Amino acid sequence: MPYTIKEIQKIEEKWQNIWKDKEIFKVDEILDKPKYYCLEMFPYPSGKIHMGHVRNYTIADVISRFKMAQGFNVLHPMGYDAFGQPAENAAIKHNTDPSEWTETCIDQMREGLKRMGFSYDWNREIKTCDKDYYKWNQWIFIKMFERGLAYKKSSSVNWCSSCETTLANEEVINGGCWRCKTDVLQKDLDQWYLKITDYSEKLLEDLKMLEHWPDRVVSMQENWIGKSHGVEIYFKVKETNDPIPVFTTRADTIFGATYVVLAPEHHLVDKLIKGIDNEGAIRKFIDRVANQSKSLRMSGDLKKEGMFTGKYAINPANDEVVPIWIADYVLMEYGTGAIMAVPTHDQRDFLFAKEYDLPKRIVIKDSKHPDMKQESMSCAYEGEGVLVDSKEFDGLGNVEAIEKIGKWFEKNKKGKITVHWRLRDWLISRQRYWGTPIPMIYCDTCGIVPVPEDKLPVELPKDIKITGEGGSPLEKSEDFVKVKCPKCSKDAKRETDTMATFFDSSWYYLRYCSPKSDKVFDCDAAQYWMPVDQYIGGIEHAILHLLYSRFFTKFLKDLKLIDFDEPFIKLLTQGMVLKDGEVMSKSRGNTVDPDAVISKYGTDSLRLAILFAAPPEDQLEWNDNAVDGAWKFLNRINRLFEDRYDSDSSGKTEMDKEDKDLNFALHETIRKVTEDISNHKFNTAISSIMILMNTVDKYNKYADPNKELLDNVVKNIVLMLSPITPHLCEELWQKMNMPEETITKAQWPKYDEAALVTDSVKIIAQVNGKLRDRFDIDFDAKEEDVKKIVLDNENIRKWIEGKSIKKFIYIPNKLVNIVV
RNA sequence: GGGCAAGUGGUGGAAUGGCAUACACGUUGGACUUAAAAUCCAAUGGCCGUAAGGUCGUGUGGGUUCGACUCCCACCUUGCCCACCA
Repeated sequence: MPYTIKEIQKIEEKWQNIWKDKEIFKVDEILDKPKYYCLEMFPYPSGKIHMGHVRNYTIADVISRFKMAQGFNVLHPMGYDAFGQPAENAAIKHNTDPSEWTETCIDQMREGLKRMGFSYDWNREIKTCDKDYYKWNQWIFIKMFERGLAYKKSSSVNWCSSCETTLANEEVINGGCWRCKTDVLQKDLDQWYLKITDYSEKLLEDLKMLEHWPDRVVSMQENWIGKSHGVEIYFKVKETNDPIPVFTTRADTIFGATYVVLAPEHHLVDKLIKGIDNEGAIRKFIDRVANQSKSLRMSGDLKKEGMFTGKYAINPANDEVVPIWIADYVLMEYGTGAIMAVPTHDQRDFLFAKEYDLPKRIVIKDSKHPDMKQESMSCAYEGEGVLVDSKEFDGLGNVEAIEKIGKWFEKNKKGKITVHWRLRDWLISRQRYWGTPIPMIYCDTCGIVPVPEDKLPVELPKDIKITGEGGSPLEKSEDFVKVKCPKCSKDAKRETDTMATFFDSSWYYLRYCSPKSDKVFDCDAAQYWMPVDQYIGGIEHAILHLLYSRFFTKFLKDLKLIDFDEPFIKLLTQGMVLKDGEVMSKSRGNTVDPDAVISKYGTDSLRLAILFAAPPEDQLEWNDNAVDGAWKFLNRINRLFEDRYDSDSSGKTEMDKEDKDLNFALHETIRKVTEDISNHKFNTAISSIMILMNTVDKYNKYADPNKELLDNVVKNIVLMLSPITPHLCEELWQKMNMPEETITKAQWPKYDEAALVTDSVKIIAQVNGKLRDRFDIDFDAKEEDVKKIVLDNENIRKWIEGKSIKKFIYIPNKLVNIVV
């Protein structure tokens, strides 16, 4: 009898309770068992779980359960990235406490996760807003401070006027706030930074170790770190002798430099323009650029603007005198904030020179266009070639010249070979309430003093009304701000900024190893579980979260708390869930509520449908029909299970041809499903099981049934499906009276090599590459025997009659191809 | 502008040098039923053909190969990421 939805829901609830009561998924460090750490990116608790969570966590659950069945001691934890702005916004809107709002959301989310039947060790649940967690944020921060990796700097920061907070460079997307898309302004503030740039080289180098990461994530990180090799060349101001170092990756074009450009914010600008005729106009220009919102300044094809300073620079390569300009296309944040301009061989310089009628000089000749003239160029030539007009370097290939000229500069002390990075230090200060307080104290006598370890955590004060207006909310609590200096005991002030939440999520995977430890984490537990064997999450975290986590791991290794370099061995980035071609989101109003699907079809159907619909890395177009299909399939399994006793027991002692074929299909399926799940190809694993079931149906129709064999087939189907649809499989397993208390304790099936040995094999026959017939031949048959069979065949003769055979290709056990 | 990924039936997708469209959804027809649902059976890329069968066909154009959805070159389209990075 097919199940009703009520019965399915009862079954699902029953097994979820059994797993909980028997603590099936509770794990400890068992030294004589191989460990496996399966981790998914923990959610921000915004309320109910959505389809993206369902997909992410179902993939992780299948991997975890599969590894358990294969005999691994599997750590599979869950927690909440609970600090952050939405809680604060909700608090303002509903006039509540952010912690209350967050706890409510966490409870809702936990309930949703439990309903999915995921195999979490709930004893290890963590919330980053617990003081037992954020205490260790503060501890890590102080360790960084002690080693000079956390420092304070007054600087122009990205400021979102809508969220009233500073943003990291990484949080500025196309010049707008990553959250609300408001144009980001520049504002000067005293801010805490983490010196991630100290680890640039290691963060780049160790990417090579990450063979099991998607290529595109590795290349995104590479681009973000942005190492470029070049030469810093020391130009000088002719009038004052002030040095102007410029950075270039194209030292080969130095003899084509016809002017120098400074960023508007460059420190020399003030001195250069003081007292000159058009000083006022230049200052106006600089102000205008400074106030230009980043989104405008960065929007691609903006016309380059600049002004002449009236001063000149000396090119150290040939002592030539060139004009010094100020222009908006040179950025203070990169390189030295000054460039040498080579209009003939750099497109940006070319456009600028054209606009302001500056001179050009060709110094690289392209062999394909030997008569290239600087007067008639329509764009810069950025390709390879041979140097001309470059003194003793004439005739060199430009690639070779980059190295030789760099060395010449070093030898003559007119420059140095150097490296520049795109990666910048990480701004972590937030003028927000709902985050980890930065554990620092300002004392007029002692300066900046960290809170002593035994005084941690610095707890978030509760007496603050969050209004969302201006400045840091913590400043409003007098009890919080007023403090005695830990060194001299005089009156002092607390830091009122909180940490960016990316700090919280940069080490949570270590806390899971020993969530209740009274240290940052237990080193033995971390040593046992880490690194994470499989990490699963969205591509949107490809840069920030993963880079910061890698940075923290390297730092903690330097503290000698751990002894590995990389936290995540394998990474799977699952695709987004779409509806009608668009990403599912609340703002678009195209979400499908997992709860509604579960109420109609049950958890197992939802899990099966989402895995079968697409490979995990691909985008998934949501379709309600898919769950309907999954539901039908589960009932088909149940029917198959019940039907196997219907046939009369034949008391067979030996396997006949049909039995052997079915047995072959069974073992071939075990082989294929094991391989597919190992490679995260869940969709084809499921289709293989479907094919096996179709085979059983045919067998039941035509063959003299072998009850023992059928039992074995059904048992293995249930085992293979158990990571995917665990509830129904538990139910059937129990009905089969198997020895294990639950199917989670059963071993993953192994295929029998002997069952896969066949004496005959089907091959195809092609004539000129076109399929003409199929043959059953002996396994590993000799070429001459096959040739005879094929050439004697009527169907084949039809195609080769009267033509001469040029070639006879034979691929054993696969095909023959006759070329005529 | 740069980098990466992808493009296959009505739909989701399978095949990574060797039978294109597995598996599933949907659709159509049939069985069962008073009826419906469920279930079962059959058909399901285009064109020609009563059929057997033939022929074309994996974004476009070329190439390599006995053989190409798969490898190489060029182009088109879509998506994602980066973007005045010297």
